[in-house]
Amino acid sequence: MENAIALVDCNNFYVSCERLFDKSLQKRPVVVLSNNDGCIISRSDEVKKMGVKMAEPLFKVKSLLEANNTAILSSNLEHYCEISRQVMKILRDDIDKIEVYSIDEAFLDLGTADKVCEVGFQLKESIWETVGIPVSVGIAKTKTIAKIANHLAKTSEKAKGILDLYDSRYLDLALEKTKVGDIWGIGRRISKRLNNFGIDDALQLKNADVSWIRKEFSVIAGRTILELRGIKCIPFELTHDDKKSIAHTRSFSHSIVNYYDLRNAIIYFTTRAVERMRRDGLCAKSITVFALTNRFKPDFVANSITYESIYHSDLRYEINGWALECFEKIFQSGLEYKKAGVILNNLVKSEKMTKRLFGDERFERWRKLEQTIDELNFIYGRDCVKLARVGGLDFWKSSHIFENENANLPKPSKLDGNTSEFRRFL
DNA sequence: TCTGGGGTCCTAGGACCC
DNA sequence: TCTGGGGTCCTAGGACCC
Repeated sequence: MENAIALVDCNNFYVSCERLFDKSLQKRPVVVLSNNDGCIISRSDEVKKMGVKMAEPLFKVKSLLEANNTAILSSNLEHYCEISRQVMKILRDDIDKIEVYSIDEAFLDLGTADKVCEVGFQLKESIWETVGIPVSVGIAKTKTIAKIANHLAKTSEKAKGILDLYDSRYLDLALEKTKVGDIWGIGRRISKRLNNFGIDDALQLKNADVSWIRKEFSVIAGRTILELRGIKCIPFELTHDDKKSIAHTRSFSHSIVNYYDLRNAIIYFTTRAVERMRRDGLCAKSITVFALTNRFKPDFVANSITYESIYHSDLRYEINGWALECFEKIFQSGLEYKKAGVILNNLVKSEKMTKRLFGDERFERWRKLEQTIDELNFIYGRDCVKLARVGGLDFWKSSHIFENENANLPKPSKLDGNTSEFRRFL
């Protein structure tokens, strides 16, 4: 007998979190906004009923929301992460095999236990009573169907938040009700093309010819068909692999035209990305830098470049140097940039690699250097020291940011020794 | 002027996810 | 006027090799 897979998914997660902090939001429609307060990324049921779509730009629906007394909130990711940890802990305490899939959902391997529905119900109750977050549970033989079950559990009145499609005679009915675009792994483009072939719902896709779909679309679409037939193709992943890339990207509230403004943005993005990379003990083999104009305008320009380094590195000054070289290559004057970013690719475990490349003695010096930078960060503040990482002391001294914003700080004579240390490494 | 065939590796870009 | 951010995986096609 096949193991049953459950998908536990928090309802309107960010909104539910906000309602935990502020009870007065319980009775009001609520939306939570994206980073720049540009888009709506979480909606309460009331807002969904108004017809407001996921990722809809706020300006398009602002008057509608206000007319309905909607609470419009900026996001607070740290809080949501904390709530998420509490939810996952409850699942972990009860279930051995759990795969945390995202901040608000987890797959559970329920084994071959009968009464899987009861298990799901208990988990739902326990999360509601302990944390105060409403969740829905979908149960099936495969992850793809569990996703569908979960979606129906959320929307159907009868289901009351739990739907078991493991061995259900309603399976095909459920599939028939599901549009291809709502299937996990079938996005907007593919679903449109499927529609052109007359395939509109999940049942039709399930009965389609696998080899034809594989050839006409992709292996992923073919895999999805098998999953819909109850054949497990997407494995259960108990542990997370190390990240393969780390990105820091932002949209600008105003267009950037000036060379130095964009350059400083790239430096900042790189610093943030490298910080996270080092925190995870990883190093990068390549770096991508991109800068985009407004993608909603017809003369949209996307400039990007990937710089393949000679060897893996987690040396900050090196990576910052590459980022700037990339920037020089893609910057085009006369363009109005609306978004830019830095992506570190091909990440591997850091220490081992560096040790191998440097040898023990050099590695030890390198480690001390990095420690010194951490100390300097502490003394002078991140935003000051990040400039030193880029081009060494010369850049720091010549930087107008340093002069303007941090002029009251003492000049770090301590760094002098370290820049020459930097040079020796080069 | 004619202009192999098969294999590997790499990368940019597409598509998808939450 | 205003349009998110951080990821993963696949694939077509170019470069290169014998």
